[in-house]
Amino acid sequence: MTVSKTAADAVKVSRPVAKQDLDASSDDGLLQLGELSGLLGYALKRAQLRVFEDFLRCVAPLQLTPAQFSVLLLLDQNPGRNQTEIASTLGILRPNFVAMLDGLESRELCARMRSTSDRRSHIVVLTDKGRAVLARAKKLVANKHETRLIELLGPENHAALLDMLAKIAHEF
Amino acid sequence: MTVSKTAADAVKVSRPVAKQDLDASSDDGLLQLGELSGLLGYALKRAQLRVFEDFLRCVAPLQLTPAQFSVLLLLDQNPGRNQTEIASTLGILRPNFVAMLDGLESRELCARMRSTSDRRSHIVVLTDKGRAVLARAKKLVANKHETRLIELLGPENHAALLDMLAKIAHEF
DNA sequence: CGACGTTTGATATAACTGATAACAATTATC
DNA sequence: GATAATTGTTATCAGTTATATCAAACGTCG
Repeated sequence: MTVSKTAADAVKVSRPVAKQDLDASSDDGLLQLGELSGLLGYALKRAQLRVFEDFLRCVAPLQLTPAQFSVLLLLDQNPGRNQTEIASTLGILRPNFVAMLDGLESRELCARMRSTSDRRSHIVVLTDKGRAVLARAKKLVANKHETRLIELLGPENHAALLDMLAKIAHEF
Repeated sequence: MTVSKTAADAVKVSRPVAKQDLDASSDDGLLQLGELSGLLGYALKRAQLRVFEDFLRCVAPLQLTPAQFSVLLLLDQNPGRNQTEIASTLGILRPNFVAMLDGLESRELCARMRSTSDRRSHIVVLTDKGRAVLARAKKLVANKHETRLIELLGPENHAALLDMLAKIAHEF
């Protein structure tokens, strides 16, 4: 999982000029990001916005947001779970998950069923339609979205990237 | 009130996987992220939230958000620019940048000056206080925030990560 | 010059996300 | 059986992001 190459050109210090004008259209060129380009949080946010944007475009025919897609995926992988479990796994607060589930349920992609063992909780299940939409979404994501990312980065860099991001999310 | 009709659809669970309980606390363990852990967008968002959270904590004594910090950094690096240039470089829409600048200006971290060459535009300048706060913020970010990240990932992995994120943001 | 279109900062507004408090129904604990 | 805790839900609020519009100032071109 070690990331090869590309470590060299990480530093590009091109700051040849040190004038200050205070006015009069200064430079007219692109602005210097400066130390901003070394800020991981900034790079993360920019990359995340770009990836989500492309995700939305690729999966547009199915009208699924990244969050909705993640819910369907999680439901498929974890049958028999209630709302609190699904929501908290995805980092969604329970109150906010209600409206989200309402949306999916109104499209008949999933359904709430009262648990027989605990009549407080709703077990969330994928409907057949939900499974079908999920299957189509997975193909779109894999073929039109992730493929391009892997192509851009290279397969082992892509894997290393996932590794590092998971490490940040869990161990930082 | 929402579960009534599609109960029949839902029970159609035909998974190659073995166990299916449909109820009764199924597994009780942690939920399986499954293919979600291979989704770059998901990993990106989770990592970004974590990094921002830590950034806020580290720089809390100065009461600066990541966005505000990025504005101060950009102002320092690019004197003599107007609001539109600063905002668009950071991906902030001009209308939203107004309130943001108001906040920074009310704390006397920066100031708007009417340009003499174009009386429409406001040139945004760092005040001395702004420069001082920025300097302290940079130290906090470098020592308490980025250092821990580099330590977690290793220096060359950290550099490679920045590279890949920039590549995604600009070439994807 | 002067009419026309454009740009800049600003306001208002809407949509969406994230977070907190509170509540009824149900379950767990003592 | 009284009390506390949990589940889904509602209401609400702060924060972010997006669009339309406006007046002032600028540029262009006839």
